[in-house]
Amino acid sequence: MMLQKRLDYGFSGCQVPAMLCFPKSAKRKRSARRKVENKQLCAIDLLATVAGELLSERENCAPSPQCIDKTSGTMNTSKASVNPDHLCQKEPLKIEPFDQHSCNDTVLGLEVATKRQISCGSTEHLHILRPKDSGPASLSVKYDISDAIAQESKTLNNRVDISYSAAYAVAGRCGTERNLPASPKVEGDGLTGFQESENQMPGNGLDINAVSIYSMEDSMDLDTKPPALVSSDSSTEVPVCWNYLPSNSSLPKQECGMEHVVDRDDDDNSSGCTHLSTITNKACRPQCIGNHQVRKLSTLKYWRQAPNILKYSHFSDYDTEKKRSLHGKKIYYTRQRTQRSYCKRRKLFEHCLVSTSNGGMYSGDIPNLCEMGGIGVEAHDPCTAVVDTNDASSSQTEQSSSYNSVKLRIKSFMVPELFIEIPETATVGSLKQTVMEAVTAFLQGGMRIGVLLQGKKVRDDNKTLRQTGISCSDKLDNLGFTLEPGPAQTPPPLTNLRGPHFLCLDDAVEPLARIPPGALSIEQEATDSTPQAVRTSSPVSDHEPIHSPTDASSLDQTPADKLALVALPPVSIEALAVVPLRKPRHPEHVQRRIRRPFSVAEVEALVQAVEKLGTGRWRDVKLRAFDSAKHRTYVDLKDKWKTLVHTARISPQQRRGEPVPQELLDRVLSAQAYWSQQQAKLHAKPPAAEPCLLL
DNA sequence: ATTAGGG
DNA sequence: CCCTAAT
Repeated sequence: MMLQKRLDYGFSGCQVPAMLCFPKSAKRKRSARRKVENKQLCAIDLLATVAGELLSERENCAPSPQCIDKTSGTMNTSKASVNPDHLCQKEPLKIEPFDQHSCNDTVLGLEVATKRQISCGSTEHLHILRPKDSGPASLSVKYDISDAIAQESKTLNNRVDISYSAAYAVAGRCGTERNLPASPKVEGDGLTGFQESENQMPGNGLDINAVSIYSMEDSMDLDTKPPALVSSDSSTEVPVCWNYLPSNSSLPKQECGMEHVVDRDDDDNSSGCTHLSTITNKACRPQCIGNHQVRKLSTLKYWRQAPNILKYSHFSDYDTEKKRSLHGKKIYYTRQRTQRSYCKRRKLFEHCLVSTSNGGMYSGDIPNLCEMGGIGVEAHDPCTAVVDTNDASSSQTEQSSSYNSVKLRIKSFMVPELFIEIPETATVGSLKQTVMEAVTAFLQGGMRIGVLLQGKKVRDDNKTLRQTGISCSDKLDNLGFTLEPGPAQTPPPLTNLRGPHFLCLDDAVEPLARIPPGALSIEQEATDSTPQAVRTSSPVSDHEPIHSPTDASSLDQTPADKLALVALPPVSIEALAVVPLRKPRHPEHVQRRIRRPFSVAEVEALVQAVEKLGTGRWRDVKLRAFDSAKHRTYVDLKDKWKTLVHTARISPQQRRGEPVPQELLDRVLSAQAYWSQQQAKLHAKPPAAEPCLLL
């Protein structure tokens, strides 16, 4: 009666286009910036263009391909000079815009880190660090990206098609695309990130392109150490600062728009701005973004992304801002966590330092990223693959005397199936919002990547590509990548792959992905390995996303979350470091569970069970009514009952959240009274047969 | 592992 | 929801 008729939408997997990120330069390192500027421009322009395009397609944001560096006030000129056509895929954006914070580049001293976000769905930010002189990006870039992805990936239950767009795209633009040498990283531990996943989901479904969803998991893992770059060369130790920290105060106000890529150093609140679209400080802020979720996400992201900041005093402001932005009702997922974690994080951030080995410097320029809209994975004949001679870290080279590069192009990631329940009367906008929330929640726990070879999941992370067969061009055609929610676990440290130069941060594993509150539920495709992923019709059934078992079990492994920072020898041109931006987590500080408000249906089930069983048998209540809802513990039920009783006793005006039908509240009071009385009786007398209320 | 309560 | 204490 009180339940509205709902529509269930299920879409399995979303195609997520790769997104580009704008480079952002550090304010404090102007000189450094200058050095890289030239190179950056190219990339930036391209990126800006792309981004602008993507943005332009988004409903609420007027894209402006430029960002301004607030801090420095300098502009990275990025007039969108690049032809958008080169972008990989401009697919219609069907869902929400990605958050502006997504793209940032940081230039530190000599090092520039270019962050590139790979598709929204992935939620991951990858940092690509290149030696300043490395020249045009090349295959190595791609390789690094893939590598990074692989590293981070665990088992994905869903298939993801990945295309490395950004880097690639830029390269193409620059005309260097094909010329770049590939870095040799193929053998040995080199590719560790592959895991098999058994089933894949069909890729059909809703296309959520360019949705930017970030895992909220929290960036909060404060515990974890911030990512650090280490370079072999001790000569230079540079603290890494990601400029994301938003601080309001210092940000200049700019107009949205239009002209530059933002480079703010410390302050950007938003980030880097990112979204081309907007951009004033204000613009960058959450307000600009249409939905709460997005805002929230963005905020979180910042935190996450701004792992290492040494001298930023903006925290307080930022924090405030963050809270403000998160204040909305709908932002329940992480708010608490965020607030709570704040201090810890801050600490962590402060500690992060990056040292470059070799004293190398990395320029953040993204020299040549060019991505064409290739579809799927592009396989290249190994024989023709370029072996990067430059790159070489001797060790790597030695190990695999003959490395053949594997070129991969990931067009998009397939995200897991989502199930959404929404009233028929809901608006399209709310549907979008719901999807956004679902995706957000879905990603909250982090993302992992799975590799599919000819439809089969490649589980052994330790196998080399060669061993796996991925190096074979014919097989590459059938190579796919999947994204799956859940703690990103990292396979063996990248260190092995990259050699000494490569460092991984030690992060704790992220908590499992949680499901969004409300009626929203996300499920991954069930696989044999993931039995949990079963959908139930019961209101209380657990729609929680399932984590791939494999991953979950291997917590001890290096979490994918760990940020892998790679310091490349300045000299090694090809080496690119791809660093997924994730916040590290410490095991001890466990992420707070996502808030998942009880739906009316759940309340109904709870009330019914309590009426029958009483108020002191929460375990039984759980078993009886919420057995399939794994995310509802008996403690949760007990707590919910407590709140229901409270809710029933207060005036309707004081109630918050989804209104609970009065009828149910009346039953709550009735049952509460009844069982309280029974309990009193029991205390007075020896236990007798248990009475049952109503029934 | 549960239950009860405070936070 | 979390955390604790007491079972």
